[in-house]
Amino acid sequence: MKRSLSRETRMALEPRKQPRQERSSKVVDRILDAALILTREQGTKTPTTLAIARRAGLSVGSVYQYFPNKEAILLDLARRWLSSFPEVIARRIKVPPPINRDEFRQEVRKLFIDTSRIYLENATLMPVIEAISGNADLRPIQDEYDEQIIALYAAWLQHVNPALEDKIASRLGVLMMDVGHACRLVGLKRDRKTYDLIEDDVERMWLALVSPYLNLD
Amino acid sequence: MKRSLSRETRMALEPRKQPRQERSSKVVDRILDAALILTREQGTKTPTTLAIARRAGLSVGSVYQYFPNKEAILLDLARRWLSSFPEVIARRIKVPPPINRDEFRQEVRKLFIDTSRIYLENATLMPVIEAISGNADLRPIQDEYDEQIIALYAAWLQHVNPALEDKIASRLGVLMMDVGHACRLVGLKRDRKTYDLIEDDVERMWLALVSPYLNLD
DNA sequence: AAAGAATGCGACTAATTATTCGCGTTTGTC
DNA sequence: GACAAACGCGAATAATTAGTCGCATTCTTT
Repeated sequence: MKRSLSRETRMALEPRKQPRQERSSKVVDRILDAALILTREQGTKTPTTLAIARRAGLSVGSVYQYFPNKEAILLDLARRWLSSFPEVIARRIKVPPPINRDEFRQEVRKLFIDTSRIYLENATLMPVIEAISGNADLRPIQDEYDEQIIALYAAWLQHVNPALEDKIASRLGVLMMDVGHACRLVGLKRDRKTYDLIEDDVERMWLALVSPYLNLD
Repeated sequence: MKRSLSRETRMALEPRKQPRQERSSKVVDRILDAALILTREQGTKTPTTLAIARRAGLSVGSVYQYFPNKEAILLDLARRWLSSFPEVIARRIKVPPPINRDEFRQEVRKLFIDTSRIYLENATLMPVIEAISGNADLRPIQDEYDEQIIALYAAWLQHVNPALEDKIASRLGVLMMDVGHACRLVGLKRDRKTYDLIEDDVERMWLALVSPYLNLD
């Protein structure tokens, strides 16, 4: 076990090599699929390399052909999710800022709907996201993404209301992110109808959260 | 490592023996203190038995005199926290239900303040609570407590508005708990002033969440 | 079809860590 | 101060798992 080594080198999490032949890119897919299925089956616990290999019908050795370590597999699964947040929020900052209360509300609603879609589209990934949060090695990486997302939420708030202080914007940003995340995780574990009800709940809460600071009362 | 054994027997988590002599009850305290400090130092990662023993100035053997396994130590730390929630909510159900809008709001506020106090009083325990959430073995136990707390939040909602449907009450209960928890964890990691601001934020969100269902608009 | 590159394999290594057990030491009791 | 019970110790055990390496197989190219 060269555990300590990989910890020291601050983890290369990039794929180890690009697949050159067709069979091997199928192998990469099989590994990712297996990791996803196992993570979903086991709740929060991250699957072992052996379990992933067996589930994919491969040997451990093959797994390490394409991934430098176990963490890289989970991270690869999560990457699309992790990166779509910044994209979506950034897009909502590009539009011209609202000029009256009705438009304010509309902007909140749009951001709300866009972020909600990310959750719906990545519903099957949620166990992976939860597993990453619970994994001591991967947590810091997620935290970095979170920082970014918070900063973007804050930037959005200041886009909507340029007079908003940095400190307040960043506090509200954290809460928007965390409240949205917590509630939507609950929603995705229930049926679609309940998810939609919870979405309404979240929207009310978001509005209540930001209203005093965006003069929406 | 009799790991699988302890997993099979579905974990006896009770203290293994009561200290009979004075020195040993001090030892138990030292173990708990060490576990708390280490958990705080290491963020979410649960400390190893060896680390706990060393930090407490003891040998592993001594740790196992009083705790059947590692999990029991963390659970012992968290026990007061885990049990104070049900107590506090239950107490808020015992009072006569509100009869007008102003009293409704007052009741929300009281529950809000009481639950906030639990967080403030147990601020140092929060890393342990987070570690428990991230630990595959302890998570189920916390989930049981959570079920209980959700049921009590739901009961409180129906106490305040007896006409509220079970399903709605339980959905709102989950969200009250999760939103409160997520935001307060954020708050406790910041300074006291920010914590208070976040408390205001949470209160607004709680009110926005339940208002449509308690005729508070 | 032959060579060489890419891929696949899995026994093996080694790190980590939970838990036990038998023995020496301390404490309370008479 | 003698005896038993309680306590404390830590080397040893054993389970789990990440990651490696050299050999075997399959593919691509000519």
